[in-house]
Amino acid sequence: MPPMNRNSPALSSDSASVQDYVKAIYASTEWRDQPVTSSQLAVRLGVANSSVSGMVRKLVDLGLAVHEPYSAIELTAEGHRLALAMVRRHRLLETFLVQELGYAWDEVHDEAELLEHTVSDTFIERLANKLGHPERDPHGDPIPAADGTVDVPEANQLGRLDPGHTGHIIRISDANPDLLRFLSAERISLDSRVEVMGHRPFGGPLVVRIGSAEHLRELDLGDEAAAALWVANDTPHENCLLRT
Amino acid sequence: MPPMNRNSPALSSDSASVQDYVKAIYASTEWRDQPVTSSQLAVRLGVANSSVSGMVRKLVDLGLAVHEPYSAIELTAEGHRLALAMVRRHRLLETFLVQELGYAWDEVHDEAELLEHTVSDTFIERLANKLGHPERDPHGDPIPAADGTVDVPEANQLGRLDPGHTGHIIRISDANPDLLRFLSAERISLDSRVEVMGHRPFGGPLVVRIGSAEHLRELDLGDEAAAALWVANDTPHENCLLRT
DNA sequence: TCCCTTTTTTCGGCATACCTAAATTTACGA
DNA sequence: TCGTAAATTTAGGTATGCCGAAAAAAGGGA
Ligand SMILES: [Mn+2]
Ligand SMILES: [Mn+2]
Ligand SMILES: [Mn+2]
Ligand SMILES: [Mn+2]
Repeated sequence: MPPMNRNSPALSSDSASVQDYVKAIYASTEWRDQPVTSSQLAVRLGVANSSVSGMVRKLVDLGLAVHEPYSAIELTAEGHRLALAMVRRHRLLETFLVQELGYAWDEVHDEAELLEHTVSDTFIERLANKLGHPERDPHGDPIPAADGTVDVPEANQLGRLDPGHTGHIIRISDANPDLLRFLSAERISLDSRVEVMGHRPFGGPLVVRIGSAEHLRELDLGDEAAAALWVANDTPHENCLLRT
Repeated sequence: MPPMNRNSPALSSDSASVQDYVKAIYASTEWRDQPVTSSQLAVRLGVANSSVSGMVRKLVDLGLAVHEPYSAIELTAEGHRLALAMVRRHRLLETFLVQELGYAWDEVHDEAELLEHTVSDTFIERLANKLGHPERDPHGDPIPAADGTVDVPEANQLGRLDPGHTGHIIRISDANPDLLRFLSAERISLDSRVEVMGHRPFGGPLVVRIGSAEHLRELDLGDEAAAALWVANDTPHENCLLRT
């Protein structure tokens, strides 16, 4: 009989590792739609494959994940709740570090990765209050509300857009701090306007036009940079109807 | 041959447990002058005696403590440095929670006890900066400077003063949150003026006069409360010379 | 000086979360 | 369909830090 014994608090009582695994499972489907495999998790978490096997068994026992041996790993409703709670913590903490302590956006991820497991629910809610309940973190990632609702905006990786496409950057992957520093140096930031010009020949970099009006400039971006930048379409969609 | 291999960073690379043990050894002599015993440490840390024996061996191996079997435990210079670094972290974090996040002074200890192990040196120094380099925490405990210097003020427990003594409260032990709430309710806080009246007969509570001028009032304090309040003498001493 | 109580240490175990190496299962191309 | 390479799981082992029980040391009173 399964261990139906998780009384809802969701967060407390789970180890930092359990929290990180659940968060990693969630993160791997936040901007894509394929369930994550064991070895993908291992890479993301920097552990051996065998460690993932062991921990996934534990997550299943805890009622946080579902997993048929040799197949992909998914979260239960309970696991999803825990993941969103952790993501909320992480992103609020990053926002705090930037807004209140003067961190640069490439410095906050690692600090938040540890703090997210340590602060209390009270801390997080008081922090959210002080910060004015922000809706996205310094990298544009949406911050789930306390009740577990999130709105993940529609967006595509810059590298996957066709020439001619225009939009603005609504998210920048914070996976690589060096890349974030590069982007800062190039004055690319959240909400920058972009237009895709096309690739330079023979597998060359992507040429984009960044900025608007008199600050507009052209720039070559490597694959990694183009994949880290997520662009929302400028064309109106259901949330933004044109009125005559 | 002893493991002389600690390269000075002092802090990083020590586990949270090591940090807490070292801090506990330091704390037990901050306001008294007797070295701590194994079983006292066990009580303070809430672990079994055998756990202390094991960890003390490890502290000795790390060069953080000195210990002859069956005798008291003391810190090395290195251990003392680590302890002060941890105490600085703890007290800055408590100050932050009260000043920036609106915590009450009875809520901060447990949160700081965890956070102190998780935040980075960078975090602590940026926090100290934001807070304006406070010299004492919400309970009056002195905050060591980044260079490891501390000034522990001269003070006595209220319960040990003779009748007629006057002074002001410069420190309130934060060991018992319930006591802190009681003191708040009685409007006793840091810097309150006190005058010792004497004990009620037959081992009764201590009678003190609290406050100054028109807010002056008389109060009965139990032993635990009287021991938690530390009073600095009103009489001038070397740091506070009278000028004609 | 010699018990006998108290304190402290040692010993064997447990839980977590890793690892490497050896099975096992899956999936794809011949 | 078969065989092999890749992905995954299992097995066995390490490091921490905790526990209870048993052994050893200390020390105070008779
Ligand atoms: Mn984390
Ligand atoms: Mn982020
Ligand atoms: Mn602590
Ligand atoms: Mn304090």
